[in-house]
Amino acid sequence: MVQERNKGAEKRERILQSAIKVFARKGFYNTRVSEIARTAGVADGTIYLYFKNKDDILISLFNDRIGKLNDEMERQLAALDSPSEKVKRIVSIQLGLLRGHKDLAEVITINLRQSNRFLKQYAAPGFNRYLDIIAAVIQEGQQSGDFRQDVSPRVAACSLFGALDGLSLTWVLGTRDADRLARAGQQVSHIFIEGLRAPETTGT
Amino acid sequence: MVQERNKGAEKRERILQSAIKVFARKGFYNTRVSEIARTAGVADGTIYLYFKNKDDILISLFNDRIGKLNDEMERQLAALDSPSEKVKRIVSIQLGLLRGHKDLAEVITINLRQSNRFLKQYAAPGFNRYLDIIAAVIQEGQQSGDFRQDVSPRVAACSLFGALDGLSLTWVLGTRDADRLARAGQQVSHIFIEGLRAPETTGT
Amino acid sequence: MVQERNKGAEKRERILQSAIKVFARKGFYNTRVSEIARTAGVADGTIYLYFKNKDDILISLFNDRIGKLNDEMERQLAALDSPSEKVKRIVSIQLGLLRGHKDLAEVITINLRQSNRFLKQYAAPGFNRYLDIIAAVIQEGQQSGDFRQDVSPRVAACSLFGALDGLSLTWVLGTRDADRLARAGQQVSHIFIEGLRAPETTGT
Amino acid sequence: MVQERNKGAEKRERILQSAIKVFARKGFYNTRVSEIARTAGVADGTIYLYFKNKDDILISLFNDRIGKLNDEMERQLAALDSPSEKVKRIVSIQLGLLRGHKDLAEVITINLRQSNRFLKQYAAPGFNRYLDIIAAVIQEGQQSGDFRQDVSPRVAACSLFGALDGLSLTWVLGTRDADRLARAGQQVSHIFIEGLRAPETTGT
DNA sequence: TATGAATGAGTATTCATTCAT
DNA sequence: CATGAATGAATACTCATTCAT
Repeated sequence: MVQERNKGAEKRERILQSAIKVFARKGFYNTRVSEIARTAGVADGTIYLYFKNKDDILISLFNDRIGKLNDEMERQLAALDSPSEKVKRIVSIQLGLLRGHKDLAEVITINLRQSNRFLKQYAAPGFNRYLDIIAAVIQEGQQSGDFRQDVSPRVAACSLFGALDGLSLTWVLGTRDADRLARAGQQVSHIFIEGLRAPETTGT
Repeated sequence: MVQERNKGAEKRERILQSAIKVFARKGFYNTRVSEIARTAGVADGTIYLYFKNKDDILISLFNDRIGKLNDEMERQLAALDSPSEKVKRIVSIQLGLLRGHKDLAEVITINLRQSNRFLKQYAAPGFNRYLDIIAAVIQEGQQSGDFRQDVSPRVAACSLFGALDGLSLTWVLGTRDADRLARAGQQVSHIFIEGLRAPETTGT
Repeated sequence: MVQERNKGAEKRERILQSAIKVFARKGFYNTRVSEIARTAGVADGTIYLYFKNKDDILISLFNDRIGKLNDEMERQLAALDSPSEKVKRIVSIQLGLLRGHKDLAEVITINLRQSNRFLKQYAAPGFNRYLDIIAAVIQEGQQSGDFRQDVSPRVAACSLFGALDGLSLTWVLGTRDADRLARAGQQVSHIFIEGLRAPETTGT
Repeated sequence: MVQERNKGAEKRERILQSAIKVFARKGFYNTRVSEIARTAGVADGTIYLYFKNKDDILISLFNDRIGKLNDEMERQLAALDSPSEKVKRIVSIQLGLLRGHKDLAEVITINLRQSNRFLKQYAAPGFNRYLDIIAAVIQEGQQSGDFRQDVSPRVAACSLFGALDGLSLTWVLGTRDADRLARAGQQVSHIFIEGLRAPETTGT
């Protein structure tokens, strides 16, 4: 029975993998459910045993993956001490998605923004947790005196996420050179760490 | 005859305005051409006297508006001297879009990313010019000694655009409080200006 | 004023000529009224000053031309004496259409058969007069003793018309070699003249 | 499984039957795909499981039926000896179509000539085989000395087909009296057999 | 669970026709 | 008479979803 459940989970996973691949290539609205099915090696109808409808595939996909990403992010950040190290790690993880999971990154960067209904209703929770994790790092840095106090952690988090997303976007549209992306990441880390650094409290 | 030409242009403009409104509300793929027509007060067929097809509406809309935005941006930046003032102005113009042209901003932030084909093939030129304008400001700052040299102007430009786009995204999804957005803008300006500032070359 | 009326008639004629050309190339249903207008060098709306609608163009065209053809046929046949000479002339006139008025012939052979409604309601009168002219020749030959009596003139007329139409069809679809068509015509004349010849009434 | 395959074929056949009926009544261009579907008792979309598009229905229909007709023709002619008997059989089979398969005959006689593109590209092969079968009979008659040699078998075939098609056309447009058609057929047979008869080689 | 044939609602686009100029 | 911009009805075809097997 465990085996059977695994079997089902494995099929669900195969469908998600195929969906990522096809969504990345064609975009959500230009993707046919039958193509996901064909790519996954299942019948059209089988999709509907695992997902409510086509929208649900995108939503499940996003929530599933962002969840794993958030978990991984928290795990890695917990192992680091300095706020600037944590910022660097955030940068490398978010940009690293593009290397290891190019299709997934493309789906998240591009396809997820189909409509704000989509974003608001379904993607918001996972996305907010992502931003919260980053904001927590900023806040921690503020409390430790590393980062200046006059910047809202949330604003900093959105900006950092956005800056990396902007880089991802131009990278996806452009050269797709991995080294170039890594260097860009270092520069962004630098901008934010310096930009957030608490002024030298001279005296006392 | 001038009047007649104006009439045609005015009708085209009305269609674009309506498209912005409806795209913003429903998203590109959930927008019916007939709804754009109804909103513009023209017949369905009339749309096709001014645009090749539905895609062409979105493309024309983006290129038309980004062109005007770029022009305005260049005009305003030319009137400023200090690089940091220019960065602040970039921030206020990009975020200002959300106030004055909420629907347009929503279309650009959300709807344009329908497929990377869309982005790559049609939106890239106008978008690149936008990034070039920002990059030029950064470079200028580097030459004047205000900004550090070890950051690629292009990377900085993408990051700044992205940071503001990230703010826009969360703002659109969230409270939509104008003051809050203005304050966030100031903080981002601060992060980037400080983050880009050339280190004090103390002494000689 | 006569000039003006001529002007109008001339424009109507130009539209008909253009219609023949475009119908022949594209077929009735694949022809756009606007293309006829463009070919004729008039505005779309002008067409409707001379014809009730698109159907009316085809109907007018057919009736106008078949009328002229019938007139010409009668004129030429009247100048001949022997029934077999007349049959030969019918053959050469009908097939001659393909040489001198290729497009017109194509429209009549192919496009006119769009629907039997078309044929029954509008084309029938002119077509029937055409068949009547041929039938009259047969009957005349029967009365003169040249042709056998046991064939209905009408049936012979339909068959002769059809035989030539069949030749036209394969010719239009095939080589389009003019000489070959002329030789074929002679053979058809022969078949019909011999096939219709009254048996030698030997003796008495 | 055989049953399942039959089921599919049976549905395809039902669609073709309905198409014949509706095409005959309304003409190809005035036929709605949805009406074919309704007549066949299937959903609109089902049509597209069996045919590429509307054109493909007409093409398939013609090729399917002309193929069967050609087969039947060859079978029956093989059982006959004398060339004139064979000519008579050709006549009765072609005209017989109008009795047994009135709608089909109407589609072939009238609707198929929508455009020469249609005819040339798709209908030509089946139509040519039909003409070849007739031409072979003529040639056989020439070799046996029954028919004169100075008529091209192909020309005779086109003419015979055309004569019968002409009869069909006027019959479809007119009285539709079956007996009258049968008598007309006998007369056409007569014309062609006599018209093709080899001259009496008197002497020796 | 899995299938895939069948469904039928849904829509971009065309084009004959009109009518204000 | 002539124009051609505007109209809006009309329709082939697609594709997410269902359900009998």
